[in-house]
Amino acid sequence: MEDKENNNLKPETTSTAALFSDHQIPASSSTNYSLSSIFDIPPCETEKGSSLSLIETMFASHDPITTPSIFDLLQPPPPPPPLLISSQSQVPNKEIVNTPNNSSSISSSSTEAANDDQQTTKTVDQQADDNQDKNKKQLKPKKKKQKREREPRFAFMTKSEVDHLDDGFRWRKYGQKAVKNSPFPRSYYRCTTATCGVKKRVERSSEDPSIVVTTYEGTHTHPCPITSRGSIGILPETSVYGASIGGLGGGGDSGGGTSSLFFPQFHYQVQQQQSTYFQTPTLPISFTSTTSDSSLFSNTNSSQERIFSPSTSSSSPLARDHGLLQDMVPSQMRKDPKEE
DNA sequence: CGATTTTGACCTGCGC
DNA sequence: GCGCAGGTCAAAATCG
Repeated sequence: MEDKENNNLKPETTSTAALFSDHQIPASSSTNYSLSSIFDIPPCETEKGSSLSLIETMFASHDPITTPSIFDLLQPPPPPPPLLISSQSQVPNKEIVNTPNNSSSISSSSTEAANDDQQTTKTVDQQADDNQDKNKKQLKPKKKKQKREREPRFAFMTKSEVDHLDDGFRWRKYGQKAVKNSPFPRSYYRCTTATCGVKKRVERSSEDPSIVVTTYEGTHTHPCPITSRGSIGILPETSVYGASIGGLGGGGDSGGGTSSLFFPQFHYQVQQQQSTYFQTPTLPISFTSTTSDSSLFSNTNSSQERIFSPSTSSSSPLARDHGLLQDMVPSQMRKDPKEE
């Protein structure tokens, strides 16, 4: 039938752009960030010799009010601590993930606790889900009315020929749905680890079939398994700001060795010319577009969405083939080790 | 034979 | 209230 996913895990070219995240970047903190710390990305040492191909990264805040973009990080931090996310911004889009609207428990104020609970005890949400599961398995009585609370999500775009990128974790597909206005279906995956409820959605952009939009939801509660393909796992917590990054922050001071936040680590070779990826206006990925058929992109109604385009800020970081996110970030954003 | 994928049905939330 | 679309379930099929 659909020959779409026959090319699993054998990417030829891959470049990645972070679309958005639930992470509430602590803009009030130091402006010295590295992307790896912002997103808990371990300073990936990829398979020796080959550089990581997380080359193209872009951050588009979907709620500029609450979630500072990379650009914000480059600016002097605003006076008040933005960690509190109470923006009631009128975003009607339910896909808006970094808008912890009233119903969401993702608000930074509860993040740490939530993540703690996630690793130690079940959150209310999880318990509710359990109940729901049981209910469904039995007679499918009406689900609890309890509003389902979303896990923090993080999405990014990857220019790849494969849909399901190997990020080091093992995933099990549990569903596939046709996406409205898109010829490509959306696939739903769950982490196969029993205690881990992380999900991810994978879909191709209808605008540019070569672009895969991956949305992660939740946080892994276990170290990354090394896959058979030799992918490196998510290393244990290395973040500096991990505890304070809203949403996924994980763990707060729970310390622990578990990665409170995951970020896919791609280990594919990237096109040499990827830097044009964000520069070429003809590319249909219109992050700034206010209209899009993709819900992932539709959260731009504010039109204030800002884009982090490494290629425009400096040609050198991207030009280098380091492949590490850190290399893409202006040095001023990097965490000063001395500040540890 | 266990793990994974496929796929239709079902559930839920939201807009009209 | 209804319909639509997204998300999930779970049985069957497929794979290794």
